[in-house]
Amino acid sequence: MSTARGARARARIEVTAAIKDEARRQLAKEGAAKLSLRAVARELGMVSSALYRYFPSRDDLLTALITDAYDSLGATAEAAHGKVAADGPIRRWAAVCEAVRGWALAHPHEYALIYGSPVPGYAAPDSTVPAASRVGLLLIDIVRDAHQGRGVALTPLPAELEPEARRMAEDLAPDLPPEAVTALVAAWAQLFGLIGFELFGQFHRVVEDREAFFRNAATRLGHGVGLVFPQGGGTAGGGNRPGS
Amino acid sequence: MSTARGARARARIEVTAAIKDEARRQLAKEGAAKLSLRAVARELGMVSSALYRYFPSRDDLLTALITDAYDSLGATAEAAHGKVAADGPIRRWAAVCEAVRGWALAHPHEYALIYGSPVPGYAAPDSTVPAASRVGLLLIDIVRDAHQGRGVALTPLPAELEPEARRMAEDLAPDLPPEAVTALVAAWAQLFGLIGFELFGQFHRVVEDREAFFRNAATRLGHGVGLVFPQGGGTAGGGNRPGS
DNA sequence: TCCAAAGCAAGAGCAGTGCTCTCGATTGTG
DNA sequence: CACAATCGAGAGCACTGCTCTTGCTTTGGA
Repeated sequence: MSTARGARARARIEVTAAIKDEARRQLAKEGAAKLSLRAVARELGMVSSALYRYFPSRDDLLTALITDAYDSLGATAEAAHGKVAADGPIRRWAAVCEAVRGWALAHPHEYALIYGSPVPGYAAPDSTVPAASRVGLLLIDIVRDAHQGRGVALTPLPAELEPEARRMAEDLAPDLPPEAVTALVAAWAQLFGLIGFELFGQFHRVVEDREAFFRNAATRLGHGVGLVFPQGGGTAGGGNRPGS
Repeated sequence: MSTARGARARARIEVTAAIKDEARRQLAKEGAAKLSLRAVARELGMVSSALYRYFPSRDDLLTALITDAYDSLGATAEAAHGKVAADGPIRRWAAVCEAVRGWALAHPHEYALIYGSPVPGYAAPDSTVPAASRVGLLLIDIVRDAHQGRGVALTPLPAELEPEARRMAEDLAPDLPPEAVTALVAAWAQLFGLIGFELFGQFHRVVEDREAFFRNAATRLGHGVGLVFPQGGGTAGGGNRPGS
């Protein structure tokens, strides 16, 4: 059903893709604030008004780019995870974190679009939720696998947070202990804090070797959600060989 | 020397302040993207070109607002810290974190201006550095005080990070152990990750009781940099009474 | 096969933007 | 007092998002 029946429908999805491509190109070059519908149309050899047949407004174009960016990031993270799926949880956790950072460094403006300040009056429609959740779900899976084997000791929750923690666990991962879910959500936000600070220049003249710094911070983040050290497996863990 | 000698100079700083005030008002209402020089001028009863006598460009106006925002945040954090200066390190740490979050919630658009995606081709001039550093310096002070008394055990650094950690410690706090400084910088970034996620809607349908969630996450962040529990002081800690 | 309906690109036009330049008027200083 | 610096006002340029109307082309049903 998704195969276009007529030539017209086919042309429509092609033009739509071309518009998004050109918009993405301008986005990467100048940033979201300077993304101009007219410039996109000009570059595509059409007139600005024609573009409104495909996107009812500039914000709708941005929404499409946002969804695509979430999906691109999610796919990158999932692919990176797939390559180390046989390793231990911290290794997988670190791999996902580094993949997210790598994608952010490679697509700074798209990253800013989805994790930076939201556009003026714009509220992301619910249609972006599935794409936006992919990285989070991946992290949940990793933590779930780690807790599957044996229970991991986490610092207990304060009483004031217990109901909320129970609720979050119910929503996100009913098979995980509430303190693990709470720590996970926090680590998830903190991960993007690290990346955002690096990307948005807050580490200027503060952190130089950002690669090493991030690797360490991300690993510590993993420890914070209960993932254990590679060599801590007891059985002379397979996976302790130095990576390239 | 800062007192204006002539009436003209006095008028100048007054008009400059009025422009920033009105700009801040529009910023709070519509966000940075919709901040219009013309609208500011209109509201002030002058013509747009007159405004260029005070700010050479829109970006310069934004820069002024950015510096002011950093200072406002820094002052808020310092004031909050001053009120609990006699308490233990984690309490002071948590107080600063919550003050930062409170300021962010009260001034979301200004927060987005300084910690959100940077504007297009804009690079913050070095003049913003001192104002931008205030919160970070405050956190360093707290950690320094905590480590002053007794050394606190932190997880050792991996070899690859050791030179960078040493360098950072040299730059930021030569009297602190490198692993503490590294953890502190990470926690600093992670703190703003928590706040940014809450503010920019990433916690939508995920975290409900954000107050409690943040308090717990911020406290755990403090533990991560070596700050100990209030009741862990041994001497039946003064400061364990439930705060209002 | 024919024809109305729908989809489409183009152009003109509106209201708004940042910014520049010029022109008088005001103001402070030698 | 006179000169120079400063300031506000206005016109104007190039640009933006967006709307509306005008024709042309494709499509799908009778």
